Amino acid sequence: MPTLTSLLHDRFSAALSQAFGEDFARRDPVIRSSQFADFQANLALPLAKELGSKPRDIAQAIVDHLDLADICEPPEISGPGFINLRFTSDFLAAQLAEGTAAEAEVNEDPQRIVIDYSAPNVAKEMHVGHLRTTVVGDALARTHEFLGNTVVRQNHIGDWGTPFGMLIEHLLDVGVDSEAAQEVADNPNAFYQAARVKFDSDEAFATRARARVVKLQGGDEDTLALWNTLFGYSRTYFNRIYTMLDVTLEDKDLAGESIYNDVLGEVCEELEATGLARISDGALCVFPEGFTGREGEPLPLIIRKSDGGYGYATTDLAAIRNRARNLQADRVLYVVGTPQAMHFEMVFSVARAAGWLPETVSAEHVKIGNVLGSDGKILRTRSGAPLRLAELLEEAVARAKTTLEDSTVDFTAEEAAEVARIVGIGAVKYADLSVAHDTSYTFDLDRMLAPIGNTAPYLQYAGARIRSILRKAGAEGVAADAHTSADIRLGEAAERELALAILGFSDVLAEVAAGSAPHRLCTYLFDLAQSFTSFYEQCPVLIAETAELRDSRLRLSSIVLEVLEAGLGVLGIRVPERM
RNA sequence: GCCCGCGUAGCUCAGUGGAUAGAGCGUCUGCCUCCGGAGCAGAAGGUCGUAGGUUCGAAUCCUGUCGCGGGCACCA
Repeated sequence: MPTLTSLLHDRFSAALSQAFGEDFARRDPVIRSSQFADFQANLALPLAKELGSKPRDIAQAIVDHLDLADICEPPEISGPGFINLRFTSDFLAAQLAEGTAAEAEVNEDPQRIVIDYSAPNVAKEMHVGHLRTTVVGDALARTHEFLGNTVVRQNHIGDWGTPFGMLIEHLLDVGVDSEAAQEVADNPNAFYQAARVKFDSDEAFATRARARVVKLQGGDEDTLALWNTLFGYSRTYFNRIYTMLDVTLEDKDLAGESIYNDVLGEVCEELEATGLARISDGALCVFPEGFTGREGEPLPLIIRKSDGGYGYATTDLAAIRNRARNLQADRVLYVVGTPQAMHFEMVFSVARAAGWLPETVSAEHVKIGNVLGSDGKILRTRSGAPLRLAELLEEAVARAKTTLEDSTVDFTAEEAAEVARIVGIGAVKYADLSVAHDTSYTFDLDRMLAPIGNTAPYLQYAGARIRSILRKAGAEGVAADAHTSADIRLGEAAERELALAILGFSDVLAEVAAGSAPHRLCTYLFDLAQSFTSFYEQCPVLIAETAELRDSRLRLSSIVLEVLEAGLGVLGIRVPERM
């Protein structure tokens, strides 16, 4: 179904062209929801200067040409020239009756969206730093798919480079099939730390490790086999975390640094051939315009180190080239930490200069802010180590289980465990998603799991409660779903508010996709849930005065449930049957 | 030193150049013979860091300044 704002835009375009001529038809009027009306259009003031007449006269001229009688009450002009719009209840009811409130608008121009997110390192622990990129990236992927775009997930894992010399040598030392090695699939920290300690303290080991890197990059078969062993263990580990997190990443999405190994030389040659790259202090560098370093000197993007090795800049250039050229991206989203902002600006700039990133393809850094502890510093354990993600998730589920003990529902042990998982994980994900992705936020399990406030449990509870009502209706033999033929009546203010909230869904989804801003969807869903509980408080459903009213309200309730589930689903959060 | 970001209610955070800056938590006041009170209705709480500027209009744009965070050549 068309979004409410796109509907209004069309009507305004027509009115503008009638009132002021064709040139004004494509003016993008600012139309937004407002405390003074359902929607408010503000175009009289911006046009006043251009047309040389008074804002209120312009507003009046627009209103005179507006054809909204079928959907709105007569528009009112207020303030310096705002046009206030209020939909008729009949229109809102008719829109709801279409039964497509929880669906996206038909996508006439689907795009290919490449999303780079999660990116953990092989043989290394995933910590809270990986949480937000994984959760936000996954929400964006689901959102775009929901909207009918094609999504290509790219898990740019750290599976190549200098650490692998040390890791492979350590693997040989402990034994390929040893318990210590297999621990990489479960709790990789110990393995990585042990390798690190040896590398830092044992000169002979360090020498072996460096030699091993050369072998790896040279494609030595035995070395590749060992590398593959580590990779396999890690894949098991990643998948365990992804399953626990209920994230859509699969093996086919793995596109680590290693896959670009073969083309790194070519990338450098091409940049050198086009004159973009030159040798500086022994390293092959590109100096994109507008970047300066400590002393004001041009800042390089080093694409080949003075020792002949390649760094992550080269890999990222190879990746962006691949994403535009082979993956056919219209948009590439890099869901990566804020500290890398300059790096990506440089990579994008070089890729454009090299012609690898056409003007028609956008590359966007979806900056992910830090997760902070209650002390305002980056979240760490008491001993100062980064917090293990697995541990944190287990803790969230355990606490969710405790809060579920207050539930009025009699769960079996099995149900309780399942619901605790849905609620605990949902709470953590929602907390990550509900603040703007580029600001840092304070991690607080108690707040995330609170049954009140803008939290997953509050929304899940609202959903579970609607299900309970619908179950009860079903038990009484009353048809109760979003697609019954029951007339929708919006007589009460709370019903009208709820209808309006429901119909805002597709507008919000478009905003989320355009601005890579899942937190807007969170705000929306919270608002929807509040509108529902308010409605529920004021409007008896099952015990409504008449059967017609009951059926209308049941249908309204089930539409809310559909939207709630669709919205939370797009965020990667499930609604339990009961809680 | 230079560059980027941030500074909004006691706390955590929204806020797309537009009217009287909004939520949630916490605090306070009401509401349980009523479909799930894990709720609802309401109140108090703000010189939007600060000083200027642009604009009919600024939390939003520009400049200075203070504070915090991040980045700045072979780690990723």
